[in-house]
Amino acid sequence: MRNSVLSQIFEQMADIMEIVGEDRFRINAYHKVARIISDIPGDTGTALSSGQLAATPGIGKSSLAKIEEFVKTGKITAHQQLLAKIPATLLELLSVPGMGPKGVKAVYEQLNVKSIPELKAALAGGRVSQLPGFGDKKSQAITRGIEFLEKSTGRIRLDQAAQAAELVRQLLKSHSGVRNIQTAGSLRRRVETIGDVDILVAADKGKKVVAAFTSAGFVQEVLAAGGTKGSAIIDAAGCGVHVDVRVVAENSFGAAAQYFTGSKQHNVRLREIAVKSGLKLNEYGLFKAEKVLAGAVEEDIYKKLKVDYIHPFLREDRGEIEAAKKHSLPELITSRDILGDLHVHTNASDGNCQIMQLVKAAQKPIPGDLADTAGSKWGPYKYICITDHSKSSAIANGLSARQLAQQVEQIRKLNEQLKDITILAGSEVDILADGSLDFDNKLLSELDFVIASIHSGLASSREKVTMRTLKAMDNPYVNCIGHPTGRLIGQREPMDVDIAAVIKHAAQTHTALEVNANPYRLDLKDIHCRMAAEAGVKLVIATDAHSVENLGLMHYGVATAARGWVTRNDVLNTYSAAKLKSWAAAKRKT
DNA sequence: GCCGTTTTCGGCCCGACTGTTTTCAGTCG
Repeated sequence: MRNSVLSQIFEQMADIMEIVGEDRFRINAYHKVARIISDIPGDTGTALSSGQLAATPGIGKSSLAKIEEFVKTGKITAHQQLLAKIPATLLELLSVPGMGPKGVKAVYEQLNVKSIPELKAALAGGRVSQLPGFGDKKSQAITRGIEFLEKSTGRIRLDQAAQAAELVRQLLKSHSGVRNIQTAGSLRRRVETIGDVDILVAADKGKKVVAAFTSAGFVQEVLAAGGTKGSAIIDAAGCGVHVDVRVVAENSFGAAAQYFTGSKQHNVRLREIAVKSGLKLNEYGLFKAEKVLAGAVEEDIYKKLKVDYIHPFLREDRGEIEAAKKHSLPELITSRDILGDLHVHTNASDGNCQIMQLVKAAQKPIPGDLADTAGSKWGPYKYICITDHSKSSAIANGLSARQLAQQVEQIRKLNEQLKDITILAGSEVDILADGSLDFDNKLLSELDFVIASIHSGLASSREKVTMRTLKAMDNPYVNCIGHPTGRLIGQREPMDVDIAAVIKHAAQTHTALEVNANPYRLDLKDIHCRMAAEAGVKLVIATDAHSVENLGLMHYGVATAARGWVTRNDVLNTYSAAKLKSWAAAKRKT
């Protein structure tokens, strides 16, 4: 069962209740349940029967009964009843910027508008601006909202957001009066996809900073330009990116950073703590009556609320506030803990450079693409593992057994001349349709580290893709499963693989799971990383690099793992080369 | 709908901006 389906049902119930005009707190409760379900890494049915769901704050009797009904019958009666109240297409109107539940209700009840095409017609005919509460400007804003929706590609990848952020950051950095710049929002939290990019600026003259931003050459369209906030669509990373620049005074910078980093739910929880202590928290500071307790420094907000400082990657209301109260937050993995890249391709298969070009790059500090973060450079590495494709990946120019044997020989020779870094011989071997591998065990036994990946038949049944993955792990020479779900963000859905079963089997077979750091993949994703680490499964964070530049993608994988509460000890490529080799050898002995 | 070392009923986070308004509702983050 897909948790996303159930989560969307609760989301839809909340949306319909908003349009119908139910109590907003009740609606909030439904939204919360939807979010909790989408955060469950494993099977909801399992979480239900184990009692884990019932113990989760935010899920009460009523929601529990609905979830139970869904697990048993595949549907929820209350959901069906709500759906019967409005035309199904009405919900799409909520996705139009500028249209909220009240607006949707108004155009539906008074103009019989039920869909986006009908809304467009009503706008063009001037009927919307005649409605009470609407006007010319409001209907123009909705028209622009529809245009934006039609040309927007939705959420963008982390690397695209990072590019846009750096563009704006470089521009504002040189502006006089700017004292500090900080990326905020979902980009700072390293959520796997980004809706809009938030840049926070400390400066006195907000209007000038906003003007500098909205008049920049890369701006395609200005959405808002006030004294504290500028909003624009900018041309970056080959697409239009929505960027918000917010300007605050220096003495509020920390509070604003906290506030605009979110997540929304994390902030709600934090403000609840403030209220219970008789304090008030907003984007300007933490206050006791009129007195400022904290504001300039983000860490002080947490300190004064008597919770440990919470890293932005953890701010999702997934238990981090409880852990911060108990001083039991994990010490998160950072890029500087990474001692080598275990998944790289050369021009022997589908990479674009030679082994030694990658090695030389790995011997220097490796630059990431987000300058405002600690660890924007890391390395040099102690080892790098060459893992070209195997023969079945014909499109990727996979190596034959003979070619791989030659490459191993070449690597051994190269190592004789190298100091400070070791080249490991590896392979990204294909997992075939029946779960067997593309190379025989004799050849695999020559390698230092073996990644096994599925590259074909990704759309086949849950049973099939799960069986293939589990069987590959049974091979004593397979050390790691590459990109375990096979998803490509924005392009391809993940395989319907039973992640809980994969994690369980990985623990049993002494096999690691990859956290593929490529921003198209981020596979495993954050909540699966957490589930794996909790099960004692080792992770390999690796770039799957096909070029020297790709080595710089490592930090996206590290952030994804850290979002899953992963620590240094959970990650194999924080080990020394010797320790790593003996870890791999241990499986072969059993 | 959820929740409780001040509550099993009565609360439930905060502010900016915009537009349509003569004091506020809707939307957004």
